[in-house]
Amino acid sequence: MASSTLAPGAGIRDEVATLKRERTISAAVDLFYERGYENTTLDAVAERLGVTKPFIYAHFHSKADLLTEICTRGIASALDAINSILGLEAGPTGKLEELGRRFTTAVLQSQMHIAIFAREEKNLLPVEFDRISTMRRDFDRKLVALLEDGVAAGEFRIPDPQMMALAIGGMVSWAYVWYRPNGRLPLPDVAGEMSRLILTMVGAKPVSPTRAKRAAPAKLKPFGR
Amino acid sequence: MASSTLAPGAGIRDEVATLKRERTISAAVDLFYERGYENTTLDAVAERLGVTKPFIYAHFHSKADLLTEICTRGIASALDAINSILGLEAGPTGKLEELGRRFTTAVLQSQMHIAIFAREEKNLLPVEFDRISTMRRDFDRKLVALLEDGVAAGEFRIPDPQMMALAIGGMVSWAYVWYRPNGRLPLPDVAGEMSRLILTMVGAKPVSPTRAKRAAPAKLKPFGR
DNA sequence: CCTACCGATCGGTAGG
DNA sequence: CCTACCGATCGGTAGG
Repeated sequence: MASSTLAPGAGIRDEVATLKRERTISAAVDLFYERGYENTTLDAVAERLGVTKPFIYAHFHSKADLLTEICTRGIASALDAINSILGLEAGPTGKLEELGRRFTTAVLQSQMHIAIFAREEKNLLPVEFDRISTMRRDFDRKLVALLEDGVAAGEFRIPDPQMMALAIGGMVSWAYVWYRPNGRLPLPDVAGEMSRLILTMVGAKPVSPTRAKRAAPAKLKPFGR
Repeated sequence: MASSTLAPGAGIRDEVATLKRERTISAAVDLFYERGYENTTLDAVAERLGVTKPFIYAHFHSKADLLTEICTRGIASALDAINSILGLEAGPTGKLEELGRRFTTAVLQSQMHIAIFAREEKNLLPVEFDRISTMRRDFDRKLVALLEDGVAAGEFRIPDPQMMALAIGGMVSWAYVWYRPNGRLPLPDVAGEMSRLILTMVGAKPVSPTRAKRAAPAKLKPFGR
């Protein structure tokens, strides 16, 4: 029952273990992102932490285990985004608008994790790859459902919701390729523009609550964090 | 002057050399795509060809050289698509519609090459990576120019053409992730739908030649090949 | 273009 | 959790 993640009332021992795991993952993310998984030795990860390789093996079963953790966090952030909007007090248009913003934000905030997953999936154990693929499909299924809701409510015009979900998902996911944290476009601008584009793609009227069952507020709460 | 690609009047010697190169690349594409670059040994590539490793070294300098050739062909196919529409007898809307179709077709026909490039760029030599990145930027620049033409002609409504180009490029490029050659959606349908979506995104009227300088035909010639 | 081999790299672990 | 090491893998090539 002694978990390795932040548990309420966890002793110092657990907090230290968690800290060590987090620092290790963080160093691995930087190096895997920069050089690629196969071109990064565990000795290099350890060196960046100022320790030696057995330190890592005290907290992870294998190199692939580290990769699994990184990739899982990447898609989990996107999945959290869609789960978080499902319960909003808004119609399909309001939900989709907010999803566009949160999904894009998740991708950009987890840019390195997403990139590593996209590039290194062949280095995951088959079991883990399958588990993560299921999460991805879960995301797609929920997005398709939201699009179909919007069609049923008369708010969206979409010939093929399945394909629309893939188009939207791709447009946003691909941002991990070109986004630069200190580039020309600030993260919130990208997120806002993606949101706007998505509404255009599905044929929704951006602002006015058309004929939503509950009136969708023009601005939802400003993305607290 | 004796090139290793198909030259007119090339002797049997050159044709054989070309054939061997092509077969080698093809085997490498299959294996790199399926297992990943680092998880594929040159012995495995040779085995698939029914030869041994030195056969490969007679035609390529190194394993990375093979990868370079594959990645180059991947983006070259996308670059060809945009170059091929620039000279069309059509206004911005007609050109963009046809680009959507040809670009998507190129991505899907070169699906494995594109996937390998996206995943394995860290395994390219820096020089080659830079050269290929330049090709990619060339594509983006030309797409931005086309979008700006459309804005200037009053056919498109685009707040930020640069970002629009990235959004369009991402939506289409990402298709390498989900497209399956014998899946539910036939390639021409995907290409047509992407084309339609792109026109919607830029705010163009899909069919009628609005106020294009030259009237854009509703259907351009059906994609001869 | 094959046989045979080298040489370096690196994930993982024994022992303490 | 460090020191020290093993064992396997594999790109590349010498020699013919």
